[in-house]
Order: sequence, then C-alpha cells, then structure tokens
Amino acid sequence: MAGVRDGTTPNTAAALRDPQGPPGRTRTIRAPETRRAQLLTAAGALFIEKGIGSVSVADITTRAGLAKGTFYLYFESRNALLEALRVEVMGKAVEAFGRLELPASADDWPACLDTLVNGALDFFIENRDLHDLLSSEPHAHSTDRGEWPLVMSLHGRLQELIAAGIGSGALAADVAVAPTLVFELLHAAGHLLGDGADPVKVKAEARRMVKAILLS
Amino acid sequence: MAGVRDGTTPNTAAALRDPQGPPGRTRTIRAPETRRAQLLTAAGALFIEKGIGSVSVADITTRAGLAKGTFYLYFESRNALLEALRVEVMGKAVEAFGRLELPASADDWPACLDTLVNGALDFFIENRDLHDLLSSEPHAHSTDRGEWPLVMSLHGRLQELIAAGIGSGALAADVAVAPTLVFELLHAAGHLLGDGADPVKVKAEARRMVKAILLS
Amino acid sequence: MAGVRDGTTPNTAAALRDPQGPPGRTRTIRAPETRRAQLLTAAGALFIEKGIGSVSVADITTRAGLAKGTFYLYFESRNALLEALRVEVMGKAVEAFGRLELPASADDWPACLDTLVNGALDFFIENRDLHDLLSSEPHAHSTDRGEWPLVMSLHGRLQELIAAGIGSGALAADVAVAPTLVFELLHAAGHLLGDGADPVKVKAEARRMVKAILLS
Amino acid sequence: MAGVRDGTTPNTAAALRDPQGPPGRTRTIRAPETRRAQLLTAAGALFIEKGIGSVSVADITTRAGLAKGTFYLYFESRNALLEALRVEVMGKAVEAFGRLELPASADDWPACLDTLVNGALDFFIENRDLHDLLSSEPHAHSTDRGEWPLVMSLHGRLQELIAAGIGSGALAADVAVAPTLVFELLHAAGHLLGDGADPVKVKAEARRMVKAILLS
DNA sequence: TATGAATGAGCATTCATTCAT
DNA sequence: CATGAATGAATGCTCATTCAT
Repeated sequence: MAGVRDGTTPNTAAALRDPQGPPGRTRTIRAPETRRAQLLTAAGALFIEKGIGSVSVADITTRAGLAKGTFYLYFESRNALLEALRVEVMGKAVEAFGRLELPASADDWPACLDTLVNGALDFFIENRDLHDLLSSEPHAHSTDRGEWPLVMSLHGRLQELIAAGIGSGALAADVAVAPTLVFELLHAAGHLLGDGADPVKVKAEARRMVKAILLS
Repeated sequence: MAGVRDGTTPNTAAALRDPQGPPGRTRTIRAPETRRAQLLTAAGALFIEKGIGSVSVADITTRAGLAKGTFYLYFESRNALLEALRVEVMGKAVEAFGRLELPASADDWPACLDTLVNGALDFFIENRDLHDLLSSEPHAHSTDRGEWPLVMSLHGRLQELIAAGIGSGALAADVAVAPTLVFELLHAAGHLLGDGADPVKVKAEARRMVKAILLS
Repeated sequence: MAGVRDGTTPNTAAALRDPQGPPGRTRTIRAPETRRAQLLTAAGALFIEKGIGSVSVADITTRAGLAKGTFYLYFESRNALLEALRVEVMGKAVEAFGRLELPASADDWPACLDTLVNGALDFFIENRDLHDLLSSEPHAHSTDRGEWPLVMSLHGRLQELIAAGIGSGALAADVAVAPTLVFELLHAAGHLLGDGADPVKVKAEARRMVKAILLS
Repeated sequence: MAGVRDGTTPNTAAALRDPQGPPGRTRTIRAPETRRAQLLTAAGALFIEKGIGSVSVADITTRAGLAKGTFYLYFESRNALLEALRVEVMGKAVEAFGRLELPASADDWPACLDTLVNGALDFFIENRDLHDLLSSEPHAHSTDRGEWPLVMSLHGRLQELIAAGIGSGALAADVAVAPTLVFELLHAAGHLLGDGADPVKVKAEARRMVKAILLS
C-alpha cells in the first residue's frame, strides 16, 4: 500500500519536457487574506452542497475562480484547508458561546440559559457548514490524538458554565455528561433550523428543554 | 463478529496449501445470503476501523475472503453496499425502538421512557457503526432524494411514541421538534458510551434528561 | 515536498461521485511475467530514448500498449520499476562478467583479459540501457546507503579477478583503484560501440589498453 | 531547505527579510553579470547537493537570494541555465586541458602525459559538479542536437594531443578511440578522488595507466 | 529592472468497475 | 457462479513559466 518515495526525481519530468500550450486566461492579484477567504468560502459552500468527501481541490478552485495551483499558495494541502475551516468555524463558535456571563444569583440562571440557547442556535444557523465539518469525518481526528480539539473547546465553555451552575447549586446535572448532551441537543436543534423548521417553535422548545434538563 | 471465516475460504487458503497449481483458482459456492452477509459484515467492521471513506471495495472483499469481482455479484456498486448497510442497521434500530409498548396510563410513562432510553443506548452501544453510517456523509444522500430515510424512520418511531404521550396528556413537548432532539440526545449519549464514559452515569443522566424533557 | 497523508478520505472522492463514461477498449489477459517484461522492455527503451527523468508512467504503459493502472499491478511505483530494471540489467552483467575462469598460469592472463574485455563489451552493447541506468541518477542511491550495490557487485567481480592476478604476480596494479578505472574504460568503450563506432577497432583498442594497464 | 509553508504568507522570502513592512518588497539592482553568476553558482551548488532533477527554479532563486521571476531575466528557461552551466564548466575544463604544450621531442611525452593527468584530475576534483552535469541527463541533449558538445570539445583537446603524439611516433593508439577512453579513465579517477579515495594512490595509478596505454 | 502571485499542464498514484476465463 | 487481471477516470500535488505591479 505504501508508496516508496526515495528522493529520486520523478516529478520534475515535466521540467525536462517541452514548454507551454496556449497563453493563459486572466490574472488578478489580490491580498493574501482575500484569496484565503475566497477559497475558504468556496470550500465551505461546496462541502455543504456535496459533502466533504465529494469535493476536490479542483472543484474548490473552480468555484473560487482561481487556478488549481493557486490553492497550494494558500494551503499546504487539502487537509490543511479542512483544518483551517474547522478552526475558523470554531473561532466563531467559541466567540458565540464565550460571550455569556455567569449569573450572579440562582434567579438569573433561567435567563442565562435562554441566552445560551439563543446564542448557540443563532450560531448554528449562521454556520450550517459547521454541522458537516464537525459531524463528519470524525475519524480523521481520532487518529492524531487530541480527540477533536475544536469541539472540545466548545464543550469546554459549556462545561465551565454548567460546572459553575452546579457549584452554585442552581443547576443539577452530571458535569461529565451533561455538557456533551446539551451541546448535541443544541446542535440538533440547529440542524432542524437549517432544514427549515419553524424557528420560533424550535428555539422555544430548545430553551424549554435545556432549562428542564439543567435547572435544579 | 468481523471476518467470519468458514475454513473453506477460497483463494488465499488454497494458495497456501497448493503453492504450485498454476492458475491456482479456488471456487466456493454459497447461498447468496451468506455471501451478502459476509460482505456486509466485513464492510461494517472495516468502516468502523478505518472510516467509510478509507475503505475500498478491495479491502472489503479481502476481509471477506472473496474475490473483488464477486462483490459486484451481490451489490450493484460500492454505494449500494453502503445503502444496504444503512438499511440493515436501520432494521435493528427500528426493531430496538419498536419493541416499546405504549403505556396504558400516565403513571406508566416514566417507566416507559426509562425503557426507551435503556433500549436506545443498548442499541447504540452494540451498533457503534451506526454512528458513523448515520452521522457521516449525510449529504451523499440528500442529493439523491429521501433526506436521510433511515434516521427518518427511527425518528418516526419516536415520533409516534411522543405523539401518543402528548395525546394522552402524559407528555408535554412539541411533536415536530422533540423527537429529533431526543433522538440526538440519545445518539450523543451512545457516543459517550462508545468512547468509554462511565455507563452507569451516562445512562442515569440520559434517563433523567429525557424524563425532564418530556414528562408534563 | 511533504504531503501530509493522514488517512482521511481524499481519493475516494471519486467513489462518491457518479459512474462511468463510455465502455472500454480491448482487454487481454496475459501471464504476469509477460506483462512485467512488457513494461520493463518498454521502460528500458524509453529511458534510453528520452532519459529516465523524462519518461512518465503513462509513457511506459502507452508504449507497452497497456492502461496506466495496469502498471501498478506489476510495480509498486515508478521507482520500483527503476529498481527492477537495475536488478535485471545487473543480473545480466554479473552473469557476463562472472563466467570468466581464473587463469591457471601467468601465460594465460592475456587470453583471460581478452575474454574479459570481449565479454564486457558484448554485454555493454546488448544492454545499452545499462549505461543510463547505471550512470544517471547516482544520487538516488547514495541516499539509502550501500553505494550502488549493482555496480558494486560488478566491480566486485572485476576486483576479485584483478586481485587474484596481482596475487599470482601476473598483474601489476593497485587493487583499490584499478578495478574502477578498468570498469569505466570498458563502460566507455561500450558507449562508443553503442554510438556506432567501428566495433573491430574499439574492441582491439580496448583489449590492448586493458592488457597494457594490467599485465606486469 | 524544504519549503516552510505556513499557509498564510505566499511571500516567504520577503517576509524573512522584512518581517514588518506591510508589502515588504526589497529590490536591489546589480550588474547583469553578477546576477547571472549568482544564479549559476547557486544552481551548481544545489545540483551537487540534491541532483539536477531535484532542484527547482524556486530552490535556485531562493538560494541566490532573488525572486523567482528574476531568474527569467537572466535565463530563458531552466534548461538554458543547465546549458549555461555546462558551458561554464566546459570552459574551465578546456582551459585546464588546454594549458598543455606539445612536447618537442619523444622523450618529453612521459612528462607531458603526467602533466595532463595531474591537470585533469585537479580539474575533476575542483569541479565535482562536472561529474553530475556531464554524466547525468545526457539524453536530454542528444535529442536537441549536438551530441554532447561539451565533452566533445574536451575530447577535442585530448584528441589533438594524442593525434600529435601518434604523428610524431611517440604514442601508439587509435586516434578515434583512445581520446574517449582516456578521458573516461580520468573522469573515473576524478570520481574516485571525489569519493574520498587516497589521492596519492589514485593519481599515481592514473599516470601509470595513461602512460602504459599511450606510449609507444 | 525586480518581484512574487497566479497559472495550468503534467505527474504519480488509487480505485470502482468490467469482463475474459 | 466466481475470479482477479485489466481498465481509465479522477485526484492531490508540483513546478516551470508568465505578467501585473
């Protein structure tokens, strides 16, 4: 299965061959961030449309209106783009979840949880791609240890919140289990919203459930 | 569970026994269902081990002890096997969820929900592959119609149950939303179990949550 | 240069896409050795024509009248074919050089050296590719230590012969240096022959030189 | 050496020179000959280090401290640089071989040949790259005309010398064959020296051999 | 003149699928 | 029915070369 690479010169073959065919198309120079964003955006859209596994680098660059080689100016590999997308989405997620302030008194917890749910759902709606990026290809990550650092930090935030609530006696749940289950509950609600379910209903139901689950 | 070898295995074994025989081609005939099952089992095991995308048809037939070409005698394509596996797993799921009887009186609902949660989690533990098969590559399907028919029917069962509970006044939830969210809650709990979390804690917490969510 | 492969599913993408285009061309089944030889022969010819670095796997299979994929049924990689070719050529070389018997008395040395030269040149003529395979890409080998095992064994044979001659007093030369220089002398003579020089002249001159160099 | 990719800056060289300045673009103007020499030197060093086929234009310009595009201001193509390097090396070679004066009387020939050998070996030691440049990729050239023009002129010098020697009766050899064989003998000796063989031994042996071969 | 982002042809390799045996 | 050699489309990636700045 391997593929013995021994430094010989296989690829440079092209170099030894002859020149070009016809000229090129257009050529536009842009700020690195623009290009990176272009590619990230194109990739995200395609991943949502066709599933990560079905999107090739060529698909991405075509959609972004760039040449294939340009991709590798901004990402080391297809997987690097994937990772970057995860990180990007994660950044938004952490931000979305992180804005919450811990309630001062037990009476404030319901409102806090409502805020949490609303924020989370808003985030999930605005980042439908997150669903795919986080849900699919779980195996890609379990390999290099670290078990999904992205979701971890998201969970981490939730965990802190819940732990604090339990500590203050306002919440009642298992600190080891509840964060994950609540997270997935919200994730699923986000899916529902993305699939066109009635936002009012879904949000209300999600808020009701989370409070039912966590409030002591 | 995995590669059920029945001692009469074709090629490899023969080759070892008779390293000389020129073309060395063994042929074993089996009931179609046996072959199909062999392939399904091998595929399931491999998908769990390496992730769906990393398993080739050759991997599957090798593990099943069959020739590559034989695969196409039993499945139209690689995707057909995938679909078949989904259906198979789905069968078990529906069965697992379907065994529940509707409670006669409101007092019986807590016990019923406990049974539901326990059954669901047992199912998820025994069918870890389901996680991957259902969670990953969802878009592969949304394209060719049906929007996740598998999960749908699983949800269907849950939905009936919940609808009945609401109808009888024993449960209080949104019929359109709750089944999905509860399903994903259970799904996530199954994941936790598969990842080695304390089964007692997880199950207890899941039961507590589901009841908190659904009981009126 | 890297190429981070982490088991994710990049290549299987095709699998998730749709089926085929038009049917195929011809399809002929042959004994493995036939195919291997076909490829080796085609590769050898092309390497001579265009230089190793300028020959692609596609070039080879096209010349061999096979499909690109077929190449990988017989060789693990492009480099594996290269190695196989080296080994093959080497086999012939060792055989060609190995047939020599050590002369019994000092008087037999001139005849022995004549035989050596004739044999070596015949070999070089019949294996023009050897020139390229042995001469080019020296760096490919200096990496995995062992410093060109092929040539080594060829030299080894020459070395034994020369060492024996010196030991018996029939030859006079430096055992560490002479084998290499004589080898390259013969190699160069082979080149000349391959390039169309007058075989009689070249052979005679080579015989004269080797004897002048080695006989004490 | 590899190519440190961090996915964010396509502009590596500039970034290293001017990590702050926003567009960070340095520009230095030099005499054309300086630039050419810079590139030639960098290329030569890299070719020796990694082998011709493994050195990209980017490698060369990076090593030379120039931008990739600048390369094409001084060389029409990668192959043109190769050719230029060959010519350059050749110049040195011809010079090294050309300094020899034809001996006046037959008695001077041994000394002349010794000088020749010493000069040639010194040249080969000082220009190890020549080995690679001359030995590898010979076919790249036989295609586009000229049959190794470099070596030809080197041979030419040797040929004149030998022809003169034969004409004067001091040497005895085939004018068509001997130059090539002697050249390769020296070439091989140079290789040996480059590989660390005992210089005294090698040089002595080479002188002995050349005289044994040529002196009548 | 110098720069380096952009280009796209080309390459090695994989793998689902077919079909002669 | 079973087999596995053969196929070729598709993919990730490299790199010589061009050109807007």
